[in-house]
Amino acid sequence: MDSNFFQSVYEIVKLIPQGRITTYGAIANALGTKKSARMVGWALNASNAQKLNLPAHRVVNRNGLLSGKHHFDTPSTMQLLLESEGIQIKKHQIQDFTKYFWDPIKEIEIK
DNA sequence: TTGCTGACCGACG
DNA sequence: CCGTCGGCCAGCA
Repeated sequence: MDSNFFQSVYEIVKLIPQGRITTYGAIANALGTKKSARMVGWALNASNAQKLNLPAHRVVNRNGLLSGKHHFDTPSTMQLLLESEGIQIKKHQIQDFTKYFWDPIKEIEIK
């Protein structure tokens, strides 16, 4: 709420286009605090609890691995959502990760 | 108030 | 190549 950090994370995640993905580190970097990538995940966890309409499934770690899948309603939810958007997933890992990668720092400018 | 943990990342040995 | 550690910020006992 009062934490701009969380709100900034939410705004960026909302802006992730369908069929694209980004990483925790990229979001943190866009916020200017790339070392706080952990907080990005923490923010998403909080957002999940708050039932906000955030495409958290489009956020993965820098390996393209669905590290956050276990935090969804079901571990398979994340993969199914991504696959429904045209993203290929193999062993909980995004294929052509760099091709689908959407860098917020290139699309957004945080004041 | 202090301390530990966490959907991460990068550096170091 | 692999394990370990530090850093960042917020929430909770």
